[in-house]
Amino acid sequence: MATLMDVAHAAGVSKATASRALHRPDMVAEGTRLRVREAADRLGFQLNAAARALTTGRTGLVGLIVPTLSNPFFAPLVIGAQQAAEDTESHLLIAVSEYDAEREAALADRLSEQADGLIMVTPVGTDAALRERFRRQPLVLVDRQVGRLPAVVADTAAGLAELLGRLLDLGHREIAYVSGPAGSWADAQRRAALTAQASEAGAHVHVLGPLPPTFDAGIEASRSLPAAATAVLAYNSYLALGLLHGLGTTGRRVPEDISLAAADDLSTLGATTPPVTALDVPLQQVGRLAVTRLHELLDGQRRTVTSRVPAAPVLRASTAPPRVS
Amino acid sequence: MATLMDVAHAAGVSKATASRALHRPDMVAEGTRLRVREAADRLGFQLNAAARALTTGRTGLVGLIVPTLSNPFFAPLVIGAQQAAEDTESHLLIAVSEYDAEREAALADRLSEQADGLIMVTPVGTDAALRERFRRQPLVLVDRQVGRLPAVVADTAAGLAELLGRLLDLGHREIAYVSGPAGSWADAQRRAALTAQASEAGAHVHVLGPLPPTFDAGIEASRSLPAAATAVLAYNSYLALGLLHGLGTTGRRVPEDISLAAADDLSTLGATTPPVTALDVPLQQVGRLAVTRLHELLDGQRRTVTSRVPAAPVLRASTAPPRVS
DNA sequence: TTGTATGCGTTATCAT
DNA sequence: ATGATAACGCATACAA
Repeated sequence: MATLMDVAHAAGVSKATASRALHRPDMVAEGTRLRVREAADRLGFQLNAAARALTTGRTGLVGLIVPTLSNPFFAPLVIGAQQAAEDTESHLLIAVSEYDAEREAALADRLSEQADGLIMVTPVGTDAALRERFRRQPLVLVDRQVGRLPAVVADTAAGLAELLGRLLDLGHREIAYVSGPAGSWADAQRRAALTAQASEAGAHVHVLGPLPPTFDAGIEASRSLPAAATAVLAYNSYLALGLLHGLGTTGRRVPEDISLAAADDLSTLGATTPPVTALDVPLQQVGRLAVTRLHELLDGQRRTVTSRVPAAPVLRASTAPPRVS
Repeated sequence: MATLMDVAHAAGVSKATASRALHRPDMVAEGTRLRVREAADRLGFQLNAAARALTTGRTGLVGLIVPTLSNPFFAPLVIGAQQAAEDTESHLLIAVSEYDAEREAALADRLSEQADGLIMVTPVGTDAALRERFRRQPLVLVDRQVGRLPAVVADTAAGLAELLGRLLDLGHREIAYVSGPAGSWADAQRRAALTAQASEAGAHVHVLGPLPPTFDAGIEASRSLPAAATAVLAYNSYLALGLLHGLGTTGRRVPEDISLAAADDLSTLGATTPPVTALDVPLQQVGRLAVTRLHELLDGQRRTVTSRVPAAPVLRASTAPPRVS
């Protein structure tokens, strides 16, 4: 592989000039810039990332830790992060924690050796550990808020509140919320938002769970819904699909007998019978923003704020006025 | 951050000895090894990856390019690759090509600057381009064979043939195959394997498509199945789910009126009504193997062979003998 | 505008 | 078994 030295030689300039011609175009005469560029192209020159990293102290690598990839929910997050990384000439170093706090910590330790900073979507695990980690390295949290640590969160709580509002408008007063994994930060936010708003409106939210966010758990949940409930909100699409399935097998029709909605929107929700009302969570934007925030952090712009990205309800056929009984 | 020099100083030895104490335990006296280790721990020393890469010529990074993450099908691949990477002290640099050959090439170029080698799962794109890339950098292909390039493939063609065998045993003679994306290497393999085996058994395979591997396309396909077909095989789970749905709405019962099976096995296939017979593709193992192969390549062990991982049918309630009419 | 020289943190070579 | 020292390839402070 050709080195900068080779390029400099071929162009008849010094290493320093060659380096500047490539990275500081305005610090060099137009003519030499062209000659260097030409030589670089001709030799197929590629900058040695390691050497560059050694001098600049930047690797150009962004560490991203997600709990799972088995849930397509996270795909847009990765896509968005990748887009932002491309825009900033950096790359994504990905690791999957499998919802295991210990494993997550180990991965974070290992990634941080190579990456300039970390983006973690870590629904479980303690606040203290994250605080401690932030002390040691640039860190942006996703879908979780810990004190004033930099974070990007999709505001599903607010979105879900809006969704609840629609249900209240339709006339529902007894609503079940099938909650997600134990200890989930996002889930706690949603429960709080829902119960607060319901009591304000003279309605009541029955909380089921915590439950694993799976299809099977949804089926189970469909059997233990409070009899009074005329609508049910699910923590995620899998639970919603399970609920839909479970309700179907026990002869309860959606939405005639009971309305159904989910707090995230996997594409399959639009293709079921009936299509399921859901919350559109702009995770791609969240991913982009997280990378942007991280770079701000690295550049010393101390924007340790939480960015909120709004989530909006997508109304489909699974929600309707309650049965008048 | 403490450097190796600091550690050496603290332990009262030279840089060289400190380095050896950490990486070549057998080249150093037991006593000094302990002192160095202790000093390193005390100072919270972390090896600078860039400096190490600069001298060794190895970054310890493995580039992985996948077509999408929206299909959970690929999740186990990433998990497996990550496991193997952990075992070899390396990391995963991931990029998503979105099934776009041009984008894929650009990503590969960018990743290759930082990674020691690439693992590409690239169902589309030309053989020539891959050959050319392999000339320039260590490369392992996944689920695709190009000449003698190193590759790891899940043998879905053979698995599907086995599945077809079961259907033939059940008495089916007219079988529809709903094929996947145009230009897919794996799909071509499967069509060939199916038609060959069918004609040998005096049966007939009707090929539909190519189709995008989506739920919606599956619904569409359910409307254009040949009337004679008593069983249908789908390129993937999404098509199968769409078919199941589409058949249901048009009043055809599975498996009484028609049998259904898929050539991959997303977990939801086990939870539908009826559960759908499918091919279990051990993608996690494929991921592990791909990383292993890449490391062999990097270590100069020229094992440019194709590794095949068998895929086995999982029989569920969606397949049954054909209706006697 | 351009060149010279130094340092980044590590591994490897060659002595001792 | 250990130490001195030379690379590795690049960016940058300083000189010219």
